[in-house]
Amino acid sequence: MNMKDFSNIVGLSPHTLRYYEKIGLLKNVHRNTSGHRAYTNRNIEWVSFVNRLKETGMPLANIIEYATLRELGSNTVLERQMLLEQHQESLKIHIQQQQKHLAALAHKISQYKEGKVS
Amino acid sequence: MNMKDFSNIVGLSPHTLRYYEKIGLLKNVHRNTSGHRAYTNRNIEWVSFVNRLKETGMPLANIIEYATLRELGSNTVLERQMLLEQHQESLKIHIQQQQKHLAALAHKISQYKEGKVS
DNA sequence: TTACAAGTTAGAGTTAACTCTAAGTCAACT
DNA sequence: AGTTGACTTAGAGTTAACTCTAACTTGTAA
Repeated sequence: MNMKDFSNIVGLSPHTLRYYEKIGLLKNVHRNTSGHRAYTNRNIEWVSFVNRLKETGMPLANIIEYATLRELGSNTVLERQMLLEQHQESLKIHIQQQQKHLAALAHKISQYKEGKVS
Repeated sequence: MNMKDFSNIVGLSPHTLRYYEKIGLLKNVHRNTSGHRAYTNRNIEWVSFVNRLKETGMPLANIIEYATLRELGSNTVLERQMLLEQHQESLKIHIQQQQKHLAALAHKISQYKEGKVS
């Protein structure tokens, strides 16, 4: 699959995709005979997972760490699992925080509705 | 209240607090006779609210917009309420998204636990 | 009164994550 | 065969939100 199609599927610009490759977030991208990138389904899966981690607030540096472990093979499985479990924990905490913020915001809005704010 | 105490209470560095003033996020900060800032309880309340908006992902530019409306007085009350209601909506959507991500992450972790990942 | 901690300003530097530019090569269609 | 659009690289520029520096003034405790 060429750059344009891949870009559309994963929702990242060609610029961003080349940048991700440069910083080591996207490895082993194949090339066709003319030197253009040829993406595979595995690339789609990986970038989709990267997008998920990104959207849950994981910095690219940490995602690169996970990517690097993944590349090192099956004896990093436990380390990767632990990394994800830690992230799961902080995501749970984040959601709880956001729910608190939502409640406080709802309270503030109710004060506006009752005309208690000037 | 002087800079140091205020900084400790609101959890922002003196640098950041001066920066917030410069960009119009923190207005009407009083000065004592020697030109040092003298913060009030109202400043604490405001910065606490700013922190909440920040933590729910509102960009400083939008918070400044709200701050500016607030300064314009009571005929901007409705506009402020609408601004907060919009933010409330996007916060709800954000939380839902995060919960989806959490479920997907839990699924991935369970695959690790079942030894289905190499 | 002498340290030294804390305050002040304008403006420069940093970090993360892109985003774009220039200058060129390659592919697909008419 | 020519045009148009997509691809390549290295490297520069951008944006948000700080964070720090330099040079100086003020406040406080011994």
